[in-house]
Amino acid sequence: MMTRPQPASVADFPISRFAAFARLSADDIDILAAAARARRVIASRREFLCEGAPAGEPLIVLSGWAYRSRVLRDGRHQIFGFALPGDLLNLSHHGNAVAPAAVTALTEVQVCPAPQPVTGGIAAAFAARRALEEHYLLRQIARLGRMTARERLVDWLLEIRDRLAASGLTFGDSFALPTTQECIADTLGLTSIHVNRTLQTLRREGLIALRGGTITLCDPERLIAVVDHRPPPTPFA
Amino acid sequence: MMTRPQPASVADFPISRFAAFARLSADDIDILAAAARARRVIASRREFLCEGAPAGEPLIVLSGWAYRSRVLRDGRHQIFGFALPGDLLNLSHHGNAVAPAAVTALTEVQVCPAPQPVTGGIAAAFAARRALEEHYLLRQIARLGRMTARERLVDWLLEIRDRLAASGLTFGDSFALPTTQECIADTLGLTSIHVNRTLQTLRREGLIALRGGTITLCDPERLIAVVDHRPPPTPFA
DNA sequence: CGGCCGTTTGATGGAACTCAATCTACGTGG
DNA sequence: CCACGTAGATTGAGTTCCATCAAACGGCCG
Repeated sequence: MMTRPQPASVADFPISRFAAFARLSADDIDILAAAARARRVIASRREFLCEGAPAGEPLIVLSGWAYRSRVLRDGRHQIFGFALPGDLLNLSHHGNAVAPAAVTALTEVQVCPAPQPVTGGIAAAFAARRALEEHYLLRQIARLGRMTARERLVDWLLEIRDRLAASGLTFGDSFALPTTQECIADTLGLTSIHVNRTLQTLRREGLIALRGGTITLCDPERLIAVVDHRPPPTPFA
Repeated sequence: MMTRPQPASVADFPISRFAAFARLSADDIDILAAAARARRVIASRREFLCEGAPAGEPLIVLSGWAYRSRVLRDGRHQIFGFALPGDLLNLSHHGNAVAPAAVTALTEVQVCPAPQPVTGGIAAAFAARRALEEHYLLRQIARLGRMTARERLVDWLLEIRDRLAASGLTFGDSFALPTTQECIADTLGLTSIHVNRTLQTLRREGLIALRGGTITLCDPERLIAVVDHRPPPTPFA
């Protein structure tokens, strides 16, 4: 269980991305790096946090994609958002918290418990992440409430690109997209059939290219023009 | 500015509703009651927090309705949720926070700054409120993404009823509903015309009654059957 | 009284859903 | 190596829910 302490490196990118949201001391970074050594691997497709169950401690996602979702009585399924490397889960943890949504691993996922107690720079980073988390939920509401299928898709793709880029997980305008079309549909409040047709249209227009789990945003300018895209709030604006 | 200290009373219901989310000591309640004396009155229709502006300190809503919203480039309008008496605003406040949404007074609103620093039982209450706030955002996402107009309306009415009831602001199954139908439409991702027709249907079915800004849920049982309604998470379950 | 805001009603159109079937890629076991 | 099964992507036809456009109605206030 105990491994020999290694020099903490900001090159451990999910940690560094998390860390990017506050000015962390060398000690803070050591604490995070130490926490990351206690990583746990979760198999793809596994629902590892259940809605209504006592929410556990806060977790840092080190690699992979997970999603938060809820299922309605009759089987309708809504995905609230994704947790990408550097994101936190169970962020609103407190005394008698129960999980407000299920969390499922979309790919294989590595997580580690966030260091306890939360103090100093790490507390500041927590607060900043909480605010960012809220920003994404509000954006999701605006997408679902007031955008067309085409706009929802483009806005969502731009959000994912920006978030992955912050962890160094993009390659130019390309990035891995491990979601099925049905998964995208459950996120955007559409049917998988309509997601398919909308993606086809974007492809035919030369706005995106899709091959083997990798998407390329061929024309970011025109994509941004499709929606009211604002860059996410930067930590030290 | 300074008023003579009065004995703190839990009968000051918005404070007591806020307080209901953690076990507060007598001192905590005194602190809250003192904070409530510095109340500020905001006129109806006034946008008193602007999206993108530096978010101020956390505020407690003492009376009235406010809503958080965002406007898209082309004028489309989305309301994220309402702040009712006992709710908090600017809850995800931190160092360099900017407001992720505008906040507008729907009715005349009274707010007071939350006591600083946030410690002890009040900190616990803050954490619980944050979790509840997240719960409402997730519910709003599920409504917009996966419910029909009828379901959205009923689910939203039930949510508002429960929240007002927690502050003692309901009278049996009736409560004041100061929103215009357009406001409801902007909340539920519909047009005001369709909100109107859907309300008419619910009326004709004897499920609700609407008179002079007051709504009555005539048949809560059948309303609950319309949607997958779960009671909100209780503080000390 | 007249203008305004919000509600109500009607007619029409379109975006997205449903149902149904085919196609492809991929893994698995005979 | 090929038959088979499955998961996901794709395409087509028909339908529904909700938006749009247009107009009338009611209450309220200056």
